[in-house]
Amino acid sequence: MVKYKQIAQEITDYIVNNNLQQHDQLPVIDDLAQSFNSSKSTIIRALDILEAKGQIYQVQGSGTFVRDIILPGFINLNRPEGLTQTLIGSDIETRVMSVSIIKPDATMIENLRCGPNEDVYLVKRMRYLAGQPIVYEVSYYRKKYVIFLNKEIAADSIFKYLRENLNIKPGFSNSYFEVSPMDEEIAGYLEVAPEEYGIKLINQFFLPNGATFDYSILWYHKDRSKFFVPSTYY
Amino acid sequence: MVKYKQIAQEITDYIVNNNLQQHDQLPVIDDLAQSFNSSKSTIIRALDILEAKGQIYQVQGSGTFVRDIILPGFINLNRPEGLTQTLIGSDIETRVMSVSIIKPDATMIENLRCGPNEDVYLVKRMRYLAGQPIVYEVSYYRKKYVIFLNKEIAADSIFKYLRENLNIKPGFSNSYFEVSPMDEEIAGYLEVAPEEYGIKLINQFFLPNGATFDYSILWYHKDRSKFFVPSTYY
DNA sequence: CAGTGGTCTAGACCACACA
DNA sequence: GTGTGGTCTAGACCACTGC
Repeated sequence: MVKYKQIAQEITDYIVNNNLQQHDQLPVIDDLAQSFNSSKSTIIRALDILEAKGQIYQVQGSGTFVRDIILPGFINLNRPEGLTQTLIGSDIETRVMSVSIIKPDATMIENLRCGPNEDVYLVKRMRYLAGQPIVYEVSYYRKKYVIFLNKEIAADSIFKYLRENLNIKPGFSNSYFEVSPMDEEIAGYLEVAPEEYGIKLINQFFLPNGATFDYSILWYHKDRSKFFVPSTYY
Repeated sequence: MVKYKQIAQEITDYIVNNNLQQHDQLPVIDDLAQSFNSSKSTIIRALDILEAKGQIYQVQGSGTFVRDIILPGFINLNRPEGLTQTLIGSDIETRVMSVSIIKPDATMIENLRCGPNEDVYLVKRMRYLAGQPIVYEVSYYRKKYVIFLNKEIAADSIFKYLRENLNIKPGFSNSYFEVSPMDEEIAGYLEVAPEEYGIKLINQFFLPNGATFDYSILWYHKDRSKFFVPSTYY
């Protein structure tokens, strides 16, 4: 890991370990530079990352402060990589309904920007929060990048597997959502009446080089899902 | 405006003016540095901003590419400063229902982090897209920062007024949303049946120094609102 | 006016892509 | 191997806050 990312991580840990709250002040840049044995520029770089993530804010002439965004029960749409990342510590259960390899249809070719003969993993899962159905997921992964996947892996966090075993990290993502009625099958999975409304979230995940590797459709239970989006202005 | 922000703006303009599409390549950093008569570091700084905003992505060893996020009809939750910013060019009408000065209640004191005797502007508006009701807004602005507001100003973009007339720019913001039934009054404004579901969006806006200046509750018509969130990973 | 963050530079060197 | 982006540094100077 490069130095400025390492420092950013350690500052995050420092905030958590010292239980710093919103608007608490961090050490000044010169002190951080000395602690981490780095130049001022590198500290600034690290703090810029934390600012972009919404963890801190910097006030010229005054200091660097914590921006606490830990909100129990809210799904952070700035990190849409699945529930396990965003609802940490919650009681999440996953039921894998199927894992298969298919050829893409027109929608998938457009959304994954893949070739018509490429192999694509199709994963269907139901996820439960505290025993209650919260989201039904249909995900497509290009086999070209996600070279292996099975039911055991999908029962856990797929993004964790991608990161730790395949060394795949997203570079950027797009999320779209709207409220829409669910068909009978999906309503059944979420244990609500047919034609009931759900929150339909579509995610596209890109590798750092711009290639799409994942396209997902998620149906959230409208009464059990709350979302959060932090923004920083430049 | 500082140099790197100016350069970032000019690169954005360059993308728009040349009608560059997703995955089109930008000039290389050395060329940009020469064009803008700046150092490589300053160009990198400018590109980092555009990357954080989701407008470009950079691939080591390969180049800098456009990440097109112009999605007609989608509200960008990474810039929740009102419809006029995010649905540019759309046919938006605003009906100002009231502008008044009040004293905060407990909820407002908590969400605005203001004193109990501070004056607060209360603004209620309905907004229409192509003649159809799309969102009902209740906004609170601390008079301490937003020193003046009236119906005429609220009929236009309030954030534009803040930026251009009061020199107020947000430093960061938090948005929370969920799907929830609307009471009779709000359902009436949105011209739907009472108890119909709406998308309830709560925004908190902070100044660059960390003070809250705006807290808003927005009820979107569930069938006419679609949202978008771009993310970048560091 | 002392303290703190912000900007900008020049340059050395590293990492990755692609042909 | 060449070209492209990424990291890191030291230092000069600017801008804002708050006592």
